[in-house]
Amino acid sequence: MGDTDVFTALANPTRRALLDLLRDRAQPVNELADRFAMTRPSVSEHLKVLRDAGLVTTEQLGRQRIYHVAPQRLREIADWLHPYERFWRGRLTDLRHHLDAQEDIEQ
Amino acid sequence: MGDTDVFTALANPTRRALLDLLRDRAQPVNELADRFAMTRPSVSEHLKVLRDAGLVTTEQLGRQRIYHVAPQRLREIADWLHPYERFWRGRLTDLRHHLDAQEDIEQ
DNA sequence: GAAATGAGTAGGAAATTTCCTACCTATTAG
DNA sequence: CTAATAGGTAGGAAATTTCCTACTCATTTC
Repeated sequence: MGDTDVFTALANPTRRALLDLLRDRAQPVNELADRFAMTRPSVSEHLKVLRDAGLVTTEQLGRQRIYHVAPQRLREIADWLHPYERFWRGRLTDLRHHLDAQEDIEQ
Repeated sequence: MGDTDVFTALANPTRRALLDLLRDRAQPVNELADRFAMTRPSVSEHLKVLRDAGLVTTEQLGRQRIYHVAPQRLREIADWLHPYERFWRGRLTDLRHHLDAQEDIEQ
């Protein structure tokens, strides 16, 4: 119960695939479950983890429950990643950092 | 046991903290272990996971083993994250995408 | 009303993770 | 050579994850 860490939620490939599907469009559980080689209850549990991490929201529509991607919290990942960018970015990095206006003095 | 998935490696807060320490500067195991409320063998095991994920490299220096951050593979995370950026980015997004496109052309 | 559909929960087995203490090897210091 | 230091490995306990089947409840259809 309670909220799950976003990194933990993303550690599972099924959950990443669920988010990728929902990025395309909001979908009910059965439609999502059809795409995986596991039972619907198992998919349901993965969706619960995503819900607990705040990465999806639901909308009740008759007897269907439509899942929507809610990726604001993915920003936590992006923010954690940001200081590492300089390790793989090229020479346009400096301009980008000025745009972001949030990089420490380096190099 | 071969290579670990990068998302899995990052799922643990101790391992993320280890990377953050190594981002500051390369360090031997004991210096890293001193920063955590767990035994050195446990830290050693976390370092092994990071090694298996290709996120750190080691350099033998006398009886010390210096760990270096090797964050190229973090790009897998950044790449997975990229399609979600539009959900939280503002109007600078278009310029940034333009920069990315230019970068791709130059390389 | 009864049957079917959509989806969550319960309980549990198997696998994996995380941490420990104890031990081992390699290198350096005295 | 002996002792100390640096750090990995072995084995195991406890917790967590991942998947299952069986069941429940709510809504819709007939």
